[in-house]
Amino acid sequence: MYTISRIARIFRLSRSTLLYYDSIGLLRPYGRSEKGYRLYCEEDRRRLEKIALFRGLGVPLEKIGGYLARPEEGTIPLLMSRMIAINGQMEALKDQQKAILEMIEAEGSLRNRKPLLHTLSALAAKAGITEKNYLAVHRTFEKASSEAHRRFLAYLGFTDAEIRALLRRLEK
Amino acid sequence: MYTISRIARIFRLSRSTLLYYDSIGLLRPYGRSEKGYRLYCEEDRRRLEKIALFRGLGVPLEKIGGYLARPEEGTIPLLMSRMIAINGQMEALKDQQKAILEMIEAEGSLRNRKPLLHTLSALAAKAGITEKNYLAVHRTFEKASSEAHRRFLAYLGFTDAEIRALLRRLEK
DNA sequence: TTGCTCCTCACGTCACGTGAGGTGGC
DNA sequence: TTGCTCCTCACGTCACGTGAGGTGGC
Repeated sequence: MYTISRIARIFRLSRSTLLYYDSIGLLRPYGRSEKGYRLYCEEDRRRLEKIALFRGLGVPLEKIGGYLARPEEGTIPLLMSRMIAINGQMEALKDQQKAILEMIEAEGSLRNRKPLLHTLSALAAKAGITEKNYLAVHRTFEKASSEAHRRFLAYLGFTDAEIRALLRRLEK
Repeated sequence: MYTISRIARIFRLSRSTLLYYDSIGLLRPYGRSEKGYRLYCEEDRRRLEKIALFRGLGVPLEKIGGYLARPEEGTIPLLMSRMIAINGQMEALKDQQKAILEMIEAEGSLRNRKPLLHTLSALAAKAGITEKNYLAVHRTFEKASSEAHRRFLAYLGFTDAEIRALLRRLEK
């Protein structure tokens, strides 16, 4: 038997997540203690394992509930419909990425180059951006349009030498 | 001067979207008619144009509001932070895609091949999936793992000839 | 009169997060 | 007694969508 926080910790979920699953009937604990504490059994644990797995893949809770109610249908419909949804989202994100790159390019050619170096670092600090994410953005930019990327870096005030150094780091 | 539905139609937004923007103070109409109808002026229209543009790129309304309040900061911070966010989302989606493909593969090797042809078409019908999306999924699958894709198609009950025909269609 | 537009609540969505106020267990 | 865990409301998040119930304009 597990208390709510114990079983939550096993799957790295929050207590409120479990409370929510109980409230919508997705995972009702096996029973309650004398004082009303939720008690989860081994079967609950196995059920939660499946829930956490599909949740991690981005499957909506309602579909997970449907599958758990009729497991004989198998996981393929779940997985395929999630694949289709992911595809749509990726397409939308790619379109946005492209439009953003075009706007950055247009911006770069409109204004004269100003020392905007602080923009990126200020932004990074504000958003708590790690070195890793920062490089990932440059990598994306480079992949989408190497030329636009170089222009953008120059626009931010990087010197040619600095740009070459950054690009070398990206290759690793 | 535009009434709410007229200006909404110009930017292909819904009336409730405009009501919401008013309620949060992002776009307050210039004035009201005697009977209380919202009236939007040309300046409102230009403001909404910017809002709709950044919204289309996925920028949160709060950040859009911040930019409109201090346009001298320029659009670069907005665009860059959105780029970073997109990057993170794409990574997460790719991870999910990979995990799903692995699960589909595992599923395929576990069970004996059953005539599951109806799964895809039933799924497509349920989700209102168009022919285009359907092909996009196969394209993604093919790109990620051509071999897994072929196994999966065989698993669904496609014959070798049918698989070859589908793959030819994907190349177009 | 009809059909369309407008108004203001107020609640629903999705998957939780975050207190508030109070109790139980070791 | 202290620190941790548990409980039940109830409200907040994000960007709207969807009625309900009523009025105005052509």
